[in-house]
Amino acid sequence: MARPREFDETAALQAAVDCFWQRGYEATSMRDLTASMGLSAPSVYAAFGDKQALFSRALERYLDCTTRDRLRRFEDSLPPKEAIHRFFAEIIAHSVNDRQRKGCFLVNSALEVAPHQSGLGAVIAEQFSEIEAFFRRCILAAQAERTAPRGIDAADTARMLLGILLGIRVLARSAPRRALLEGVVRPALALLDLPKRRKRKPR
Amino acid sequence: MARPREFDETAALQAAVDCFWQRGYEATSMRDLTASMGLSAPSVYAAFGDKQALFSRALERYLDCTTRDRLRRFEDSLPPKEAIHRFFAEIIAHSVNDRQRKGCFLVNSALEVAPHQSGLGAVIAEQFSEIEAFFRRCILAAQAERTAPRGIDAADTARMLLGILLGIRVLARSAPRRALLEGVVRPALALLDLPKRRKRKPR
DNA sequence: GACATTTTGTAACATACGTTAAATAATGTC
DNA sequence: GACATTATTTAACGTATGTTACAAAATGTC
Repeated sequence: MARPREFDETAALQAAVDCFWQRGYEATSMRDLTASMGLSAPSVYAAFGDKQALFSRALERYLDCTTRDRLRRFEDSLPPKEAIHRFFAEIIAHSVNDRQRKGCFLVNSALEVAPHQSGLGAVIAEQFSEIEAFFRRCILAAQAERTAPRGIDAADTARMLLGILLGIRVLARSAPRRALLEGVVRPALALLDLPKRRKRKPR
Repeated sequence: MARPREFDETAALQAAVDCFWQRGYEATSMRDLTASMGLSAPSVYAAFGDKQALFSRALERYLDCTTRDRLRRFEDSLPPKEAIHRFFAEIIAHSVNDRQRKGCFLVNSALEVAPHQSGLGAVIAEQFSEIEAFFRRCILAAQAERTAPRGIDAADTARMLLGILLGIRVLARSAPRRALLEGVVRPALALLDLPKRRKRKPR
């Protein structure tokens, strides 16, 4: 037939993910990319298309391997309320240990790319919806099993948790201090605690 | 003495703010800037220094005229709890009416620039602290005048509001829907409401 | 082993980038 | 009005950008 590929497409794409993740779309040059991917420019263009298409593939891969994977991991194997707690604990741990301050590729892209390329904007908005839905399902499940109060609105509380998640990601890129990030989360998660049993007041 | 400036430095700087605000640092070229400022390149370099210095001046101006001005406006003339409510109402109104989706220049810069230029990173982190302090002062004042419950931790709640603010700014750049943004805020602001008077249960 | 087909390597394309050299023009002071 | 000083204008600097033409190399089929 024809000459076969000599490189691993997945590994090359992952190298592109790391480039775009760290520096963003504009600040990453095709030469940065080809060097990190270990490929020549024509190979990259043949396999992935132009820079925008490569970015699109890179973001899609990130979402699958990192964002969606995280949602699956927690939702599948943990009680719903603990899933939320551990989710934020993992985000904070990553943020504090993120030596190069890459932050979250999704959030970075939401600010840099979403407003200027509508196709990617839709992908990003959809991913936010998926995270919101994850929170909502967890809250509803926790309410059903009586580990979260039934008095809170699951839809709005899920939206609030999404907002807090994104806020943490922003803060972490300029002030990644654990005390701050945990402070942000604490009052929000406290909303999911059952109200204290009212003590009978002795008189 | 010497030949005087022919242009208005403030107006030129404001034009630079608009450029950087809309497109970010990397995607804005010196030619974009000189064209929008109505100046030749040497005039810009003589008045503001190189691109990084100009960006720095632009961000500083934005913080003074927009961010800090907003904090002052609300804190000086409103009861503390209402200041917080109106603050978020204004952010949401701006986000929903932001046709070109410029978002918040501060937040945009926190993601694009803060991790790669430590000087600006410090400026940005400091501005976040000022916002956090604004929320904290409002909460403490509201608690003192009994319009907010004393049971909540002012420091952490202020951090949470900061996180939510930044989250809204991220969401607004890819999914600026009013229902979503208001949903994010509602449970957080509900934390500041006084607990309902417990009705005596008739039996 | 020649053929068709695809990948690879080298080199280059035109353009855009951030920045500055040099000459000209405009001011206040003497 | 000459002088020193600063602003403006024009043009260019060298380099980096995203992308592609072209030839050489590697495969399965006949």
